[in-house]
Amino acid sequence: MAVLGLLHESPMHGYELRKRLNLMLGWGRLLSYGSLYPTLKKMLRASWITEDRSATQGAITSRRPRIVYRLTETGERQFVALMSEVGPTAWEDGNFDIRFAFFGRTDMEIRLRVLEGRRTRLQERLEKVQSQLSLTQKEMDQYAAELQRHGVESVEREVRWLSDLINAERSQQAPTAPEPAEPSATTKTRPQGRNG
Amino acid sequence: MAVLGLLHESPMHGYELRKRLNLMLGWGRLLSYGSLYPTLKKMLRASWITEDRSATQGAITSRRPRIVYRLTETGERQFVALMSEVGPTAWEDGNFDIRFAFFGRTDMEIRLRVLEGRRTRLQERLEKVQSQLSLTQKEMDQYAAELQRHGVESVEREVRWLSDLINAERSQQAPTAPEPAEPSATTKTRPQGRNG
DNA sequence: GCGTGGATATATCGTTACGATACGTCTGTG
DNA sequence: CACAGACGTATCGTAACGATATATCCACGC
Repeated sequence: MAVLGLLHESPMHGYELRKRLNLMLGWGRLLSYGSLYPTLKKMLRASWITEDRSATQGAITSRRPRIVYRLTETGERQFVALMSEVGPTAWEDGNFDIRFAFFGRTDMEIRLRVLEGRRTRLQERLEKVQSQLSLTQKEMDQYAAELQRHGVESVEREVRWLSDLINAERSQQAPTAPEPAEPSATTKTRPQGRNG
Repeated sequence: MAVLGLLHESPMHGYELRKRLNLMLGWGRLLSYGSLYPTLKKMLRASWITEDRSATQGAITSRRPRIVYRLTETGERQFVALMSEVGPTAWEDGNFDIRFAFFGRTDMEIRLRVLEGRRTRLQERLEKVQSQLSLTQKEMDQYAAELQRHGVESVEREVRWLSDLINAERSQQAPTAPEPAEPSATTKTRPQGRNG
């Protein structure tokens, strides 16, 4: 999905795919060559993308050979299909981030459902841990307990973040009018995009 | 290391090892059987642990067969050696948590070095991203940018957490005054280990 | 005395994905 | 011109995951 999403923006070669991905998700998960190239091969075989070895985009300079990958129509349909899936695959730990990064190409209805699914998932986890917490803390030493506490706090913060995002989406949903040119929309609650 | 650490507390069978580990680290990383049992086999071969199939600890009741794993002296030495290692293996993403959870069995000097190493690691990452941030945010859409922002915020929070812990360790180490160690030096610094 | 469901418990299998690295090219710097 | 370091494609060995097979124990209602 990550590869499809990036190629959906524009054609690109492998090395750049990796760079873009790694600064997109940055901390923690990173896409290694050991998964990138096999993935590209699979997608080629499935005709979701095409290879382009000429790269004559610029003009001259006999640039060193690089393979530019481009999304086919099949691939584009795949991407759209993947992005409209709601379900565990959308909000599990390893998937949510990349899904969120491409929210710009999804309907708001889908966005809301994914955000809420993710939030519910985290809340379930919180409940589960907090029910065990009283039992376990007695036989845990100080450091293990502190690790627990910090973990819970992080997840709680994550839940609040999701709630803010959900509210922002909802308040956007209500006014279904084309945006007037007036600057009266000062305190609008859009997802604090750095409206650059 | 996680397995050694738990068996260091008390002998245990596989299923319980897994349970303990998963509520210790809980969110995110969890130990699957597919890595637990091969690991136990490897440790058996290396004589770090022994199998005990009788489990006659209680008394009667012909409990169903369960294999209790017990640390050997070799294994204990291994654990101590692992815990006194400082270096990237101690503060990388996947290792730090488990390392921290067993801080109770480590010298404060080691603890401080691991905490500081971890903090430095995160700060490096922050700098790297923030240097790219001005460049990248212009061509990122709103959601990708928000993901970045949230990521940075989380790491900053993590750094503050580490700093607090470091200060706590330091204030334990140096009571600001060169107070003569008049009372018995026994049973001090340990932060109230389990069961005290 | 029987069946059902769920927790306990050990173990393996197929696949994915990672980390390291090989191999080559281009670009800037002293 | 030499050299270091970024760029770029690609594979290999292995660690770890998720799913599942197998089996026992126990509480429950009936």
